[in-house]
Amino acid sequence: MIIQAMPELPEVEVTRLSFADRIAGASVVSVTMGKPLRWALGCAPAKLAGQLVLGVRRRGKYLLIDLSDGLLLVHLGMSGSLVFARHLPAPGKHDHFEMQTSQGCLRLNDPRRFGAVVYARSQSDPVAQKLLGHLGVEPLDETFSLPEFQAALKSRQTAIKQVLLGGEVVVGVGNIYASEVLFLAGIRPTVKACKISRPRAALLHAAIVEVLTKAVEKGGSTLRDFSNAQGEKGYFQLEAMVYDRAGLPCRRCEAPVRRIMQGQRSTFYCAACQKF
DNA sequence: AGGGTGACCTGTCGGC
DNA sequence: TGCCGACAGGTCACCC
Repeated sequence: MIIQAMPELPEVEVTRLSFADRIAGASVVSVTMGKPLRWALGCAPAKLAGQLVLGVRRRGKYLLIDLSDGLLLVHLGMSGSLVFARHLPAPGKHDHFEMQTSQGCLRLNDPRRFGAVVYARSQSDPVAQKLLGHLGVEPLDETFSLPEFQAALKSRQTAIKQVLLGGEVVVGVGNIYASEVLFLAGIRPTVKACKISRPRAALLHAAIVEVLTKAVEKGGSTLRDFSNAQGEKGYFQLEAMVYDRAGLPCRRCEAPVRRIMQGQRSTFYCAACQKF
C-alpha cells in the first residue's frame, strides 16, 4: 500500500472521502511524531489519547479532523499523503505523524516535510485562524458566486495566475489547475485580474468549478501516481491541456505550449488560444 | 495594503 | 558512474 500524493484540492478531497467514514467514531489510542514538519503539533501527543474522532472536514487544502476536544489541521504540503488502515507496516523514513485509533492507524508520509499536523482547541482559536482565516471561498460550494468572484478580480492588480494560486479569492486552485482553468477560459495567465472582462470571468468561474468537480469525481488528478488513503489509485484521465507540456503542440490548435515563470512557479499556456 | 521575494526540505531527472 | 544544477503538486514570513 504505497501512497503518493500531488495535493491540490481534488486530491485532498479524495483523500478525505477515502477515510472520513472509516475513522469517524474511533477513539485515539496514541500519537507519535517523526521528524519535524512545517509546524510543531502544538500540544503534547498524549493530550490526544482517549479523544474521539468526530469526523473529517476540508477547508481549502487543509483537512480538519474534529476531535472531542479540539481538532487537528492536516496539510499535505507538496509531497504529503495520508494512509488509513487497520494494520500498517513499520514506519519508513518519511512517515512523520501517526495516530493509532480503535478503528485503524492514520499515517502521514511527507518526504519534503512542507506538510503539517497542527492541533487547535477550536476552529476559531488563533492557532487555527492563522492558517484558515485568510482563505477565500470554497470553489465547490454554492457560496462560490459569480458576482462576488467578478468583483474580487476587479480589485486585484496582480496577474490572474497569481491571484488564483494565492487562495485569498478562491481556495484550492493549485499550480496544475491554475494553468488548466486559464486555458479553458482562454485567458492569458499574465493578464492583471482587474483587466478581465465580466464574460471572461464568467468563463473562468465555470472552468474552475468544472475542472475541480471532474477531478474529484475521477478520484484525484495527476501526472504521476496518486492514491487515496485506502491505497486506491486515482486516474487523471482528464489529460492536462497545457500543464507540463512546454514545447508540445496545443491539444486544441497545435501551436507550441509555452512555459514561463511567475512567482518562481511554472505556468503553461497556449499563446494562440489564450489571448485575453 | 498589496505586491514581490526568499525560505522551508528532499527527491528526481537531465546534462556534462 | 558521478556530480551538479534545475525543478517539483504549497504557502508563510518577510521586505518594500
